[in-house]
Amino acid sequence: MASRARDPEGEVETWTIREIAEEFDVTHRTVRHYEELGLISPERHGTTRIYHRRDKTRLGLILRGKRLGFPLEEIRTIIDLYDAPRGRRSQLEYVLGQIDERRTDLEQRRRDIEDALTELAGFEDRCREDLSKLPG
Amino acid sequence: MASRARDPEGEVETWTIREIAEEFDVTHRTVRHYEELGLISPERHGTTRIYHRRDKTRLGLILRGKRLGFPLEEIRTIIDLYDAPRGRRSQLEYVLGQIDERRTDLEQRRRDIEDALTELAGFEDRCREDLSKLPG
DNA sequence: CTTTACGTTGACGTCAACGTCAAGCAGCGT
DNA sequence: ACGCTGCTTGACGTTGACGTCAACGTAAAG
Repeated sequence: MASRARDPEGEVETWTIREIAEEFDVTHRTVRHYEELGLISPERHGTTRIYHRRDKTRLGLILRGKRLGFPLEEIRTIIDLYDAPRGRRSQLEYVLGQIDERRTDLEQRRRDIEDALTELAGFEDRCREDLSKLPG
Repeated sequence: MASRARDPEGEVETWTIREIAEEFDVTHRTVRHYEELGLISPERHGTTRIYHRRDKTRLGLILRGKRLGFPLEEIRTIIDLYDAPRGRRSQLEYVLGQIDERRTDLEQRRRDIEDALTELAGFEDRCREDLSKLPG
C-alpha cells in the first residue's frame, strides 16, 4: 500500500495522491479540492504531493464530517481547532466554547438519528405484521 | 398561528405558505422548492396553496432528513416509503429491504457521531487540563 | 529513445439547493 | 376606485462540491 521503494528501514511512510484517493475511495480531484480549501496541506517533493500519516488522519476526519452532513468550510474550522494554539487563557476559552457548540450540534443530530431509527423500527413492525397476514 | 378566519368550529386546521415557512423557520421559496421536487403537495384553493397537518408532518421529516445530511431526492424516497402501497408480498418485501438500507445508513451515522463526541470529550479534557496549569 | 503511467496546473461544466428579482392577480380597508 | 398586502408563477443568479477535460512535466520500462 505505502510507497516504500525509496524508504530505507526506519524512515516514515508516505503516500502518493493516487494511493490516498484509493484508500479512502475518493477521486484525486476530491483530494485536491480539499487542499484548495485548506483542509489538508501535503508536503511537496518538487511539484509532487507527498502525503504523511497526519494527512490521512485529517482526511479521515473530513470524510466523517461529510458523512455527518457538515459543509467543508465548517469541517475546516473544526479540524483546525485540534491544531489551534492553546497557550493563552483566551485561546483556550475560545476553543472550549467551540467544543461546546460542536457538541450541542452533534447531540441534536444524535437525537434526530435516534428518532428516525425509532420510527423506522415501528414502521418495520407494521410491515411485518401486514406480511404475516398475507396468504401463503 | 393557524388560519381560523374561515374555520367554523369543528373544521380542520389549515395554514398558508407564510405561516408554514415561519413555523419551520425556512423561506417560502424553500417550501416551494420542496414542492417542485415532489416532497410535499399541498391542496390548492384556486391558485393558493393550502397546507394541512400531513404537510407539516412531511416538512418535519424533510428538515430532519436535511439535518442528518441526506439529499432531498433521497429524502423523498424515504418519506414516500411511508405512504407506499403494501398490499402485495413483493411490495412489502421491497419496503422491508429499503428499511434495512436506511437503518444501516443511520447506524453508520450514529457511530460517526459517537466517535466524534468521544474525541471531542477527550480533547476538552486536555484543554481543561491545560487551562488548570495556567497561572492565575 | 519513445511509450506508458502517473503526476501537475488551470479552466470550465454540472448538479443540488435554494436566493432573488420581476410581474402579475386577488381580496379588503378606506 | 385605489393602494396595500399577500399570494402566485416564471426565470435567472449563486454557492458548494466536486467532475471533466486540456495541456503539460517526468520517470521508469521496453
